[in-house]
Amino acid sequence: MAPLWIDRFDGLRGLDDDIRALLLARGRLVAMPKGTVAFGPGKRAENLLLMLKGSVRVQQVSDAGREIVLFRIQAGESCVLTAACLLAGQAYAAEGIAETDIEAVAIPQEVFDDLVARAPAFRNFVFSAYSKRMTDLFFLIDEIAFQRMDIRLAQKLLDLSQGQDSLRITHQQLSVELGTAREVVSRQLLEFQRRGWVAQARGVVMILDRNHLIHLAAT
Amino acid sequence: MAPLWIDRFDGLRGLDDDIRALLLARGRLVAMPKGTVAFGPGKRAENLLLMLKGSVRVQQVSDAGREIVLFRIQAGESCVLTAACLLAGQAYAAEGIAETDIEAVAIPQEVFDDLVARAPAFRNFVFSAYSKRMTDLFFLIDEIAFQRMDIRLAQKLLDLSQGQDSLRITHQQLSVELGTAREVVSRQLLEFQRRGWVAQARGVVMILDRNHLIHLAAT
DNA sequence: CCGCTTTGGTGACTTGGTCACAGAAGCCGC
DNA sequence: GCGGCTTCTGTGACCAAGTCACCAAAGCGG
Repeated sequence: MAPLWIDRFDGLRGLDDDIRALLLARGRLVAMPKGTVAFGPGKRAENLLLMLKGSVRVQQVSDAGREIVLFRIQAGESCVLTAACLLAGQAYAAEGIAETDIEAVAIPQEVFDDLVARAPAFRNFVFSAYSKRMTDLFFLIDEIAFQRMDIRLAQKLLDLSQGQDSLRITHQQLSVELGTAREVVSRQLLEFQRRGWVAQARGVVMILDRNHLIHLAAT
Repeated sequence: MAPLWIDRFDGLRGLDDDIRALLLARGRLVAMPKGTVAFGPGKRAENLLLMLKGSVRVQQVSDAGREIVLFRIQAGESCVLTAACLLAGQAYAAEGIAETDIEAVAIPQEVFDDLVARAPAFRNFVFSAYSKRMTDLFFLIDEIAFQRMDIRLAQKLLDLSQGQDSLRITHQQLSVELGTAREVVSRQLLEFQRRGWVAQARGVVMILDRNHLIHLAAT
């Protein structure tokens, strides 16, 4: 933590010195192991989280027990969702799960409030993050409502693979990513396999022909 | 406008006198006829809108030309979407259409910023509105991804009817509300009709058996 | 009244989701 | 290594929803 964590956030770099000092003084470093439920229904949040390392998967669990991934909070991003529920005192409808070991800085509610009041740059940081999440959600809604599964699966594989050729994930996990049923994922992957675009092993998908996947994803 | 418009907003009533004065002085009353596109892709927004009368339908238009209704802004609510994009300078991904003649108060960006900085109650108002929209969107995603069409249609009919027995809406418009195809709506309504729950005329759906619809919607 | 547009109805077909179940792959204790 | 678990994947049958092509009826404007 010796190198200032504040500088890892694009939106926080321009803050005045006194504001930076306040953040550094009051922000509390927290670490959680992979798999921790960082927040969720029932857990009252009292902090704004700024992610330093790792990523948190935010997903919705429906009454019927079905799940869908809404978005991820990556290092360098903030959990504005928390921020709003924090100020509004509203219950979460989604849960956040650490996908890796994570480190974050927790900003207590009163400090957050104070910063929003005093630092225009911090305000901008918060509202930008909000705006981005909103537009991401709009895009997600569009995809779920109108896009074909094969295209969405190809996109998701490319997205999750991060350029790697091999991807450790089960069909079940992919179905949660896409908000569909496991069988649907299995069938689509089998079709991709028949076409020679991917190969599979238990819990692993290997990308053999990235170009064809990209082509399908762009349809 | 003589009776103070500020008092129509739950979240604004508690403001200090100087803040109220600022809002009243700088807020500009705007009116638009039914059908106006209040905001949308390409239209740069420079105001926070506080709705006084009427309602605005916010919908997403996909590349393929398909549409889906995301939510509505009713009288007494604010368009926080605008607020964020305003501060973040991000382009809209959705458009807002006046469903009735509307009246609103437009708060210029710099006044909005100033208020967020100075008035804790205003901050709370803004973040609450944000939080509500977010959770609404989560709920919508859940519905689109996992809920059956017949149930969603029943819910939508009850929702739009506002207690009235007759509802002026076409199948096409209902399909946009639900993000599905017109044929699907037609078939479902026909089924409701066969069961004696609704009757139809061109551009009109009449609710004959509200109880059965409620029962289905609650499934 | 006539032609045009909007709205709604319909059948055939494809895609996606559900259900039930089976087989294969890893894991663990012994 | 060997049963006995659990987890993961494959599959067929079936139902729900979306797509496509087209038609018919209802309003509308002249």
